[in-house]
Amino acid sequence: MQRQTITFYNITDFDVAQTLTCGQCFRWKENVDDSFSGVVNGRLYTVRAEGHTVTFSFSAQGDTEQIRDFLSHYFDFDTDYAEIKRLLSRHPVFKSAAAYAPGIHILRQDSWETLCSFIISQNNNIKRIGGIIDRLCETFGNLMPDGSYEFPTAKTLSYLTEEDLAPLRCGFRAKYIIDAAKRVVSGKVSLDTPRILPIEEARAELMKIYGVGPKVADCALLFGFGRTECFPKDVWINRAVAALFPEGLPEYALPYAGIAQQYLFHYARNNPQLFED
DNA sequence: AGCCAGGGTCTGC
DNA sequence: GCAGACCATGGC
Repeated sequence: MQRQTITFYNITDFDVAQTLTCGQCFRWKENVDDSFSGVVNGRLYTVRAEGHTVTFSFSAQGDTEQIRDFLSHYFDFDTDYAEIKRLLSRHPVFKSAAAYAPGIHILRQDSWETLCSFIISQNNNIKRIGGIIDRLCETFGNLMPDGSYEFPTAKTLSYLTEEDLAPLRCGFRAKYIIDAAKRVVSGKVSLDTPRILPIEEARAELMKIYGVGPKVADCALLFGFGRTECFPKDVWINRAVAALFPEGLPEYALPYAGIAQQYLFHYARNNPQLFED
């Protein structure tokens, strides 16, 4: 099949590898030539960056302008990360953390996929999460013309039983996935209102799901619902906050707490010796 | 080999 | 409200 490319110029404060390996997404894989390939929005894309130029390639099909808009939105190219880093850098810890991975963007991912992915993430490691999600897509997702598999819809998963999910080898999380799918399909949990509700109500909406607690809800809200004020607390972040922010986060950082959290998470996970004991 | 992983639920104080 | 057991599986 013929291939097509879309190029963005003058993209600063963005690094493909930092953005796609910082633990916020699970379907992008690094290729041998430093590019990344992943399935998003029903298409397999390959992305590579040279300097401030970012190029996407994919099988030719669909409206180019529409795809361009989607990619720009997904990678959050319109947000001024330089300004956010300047703001956060008033605190020396954020200054160091942001300098460690200055090219991280918070992806604007699909809400259902993100919710489901972070249900799978609980008490799990990033490598295995990716494997389970790959099997989930290959087993229950639609096969696209370019050979990739879409993330399965909530409707598809709502018809399944725990036994049906056995090939995923996702353990105790199977019943959580099914509960989430059923509640979303029935409308008992909305995937629209968490974008606009006051943040505590948005969390409560997602926590109606069996197996969704504060951490999974916050990750879903931050990475899948555009709520950058969320500050998901996992074991790494708890370690880092205890050591570096014993008095809590500074007030001015709160609107961008989620972005600050991503810098910190990446920093802590790659420098574990800083937080031992 | 054994501890740990981008946690949550359930039970018992 | 809070601590502790328990949950499946596999990465390292």
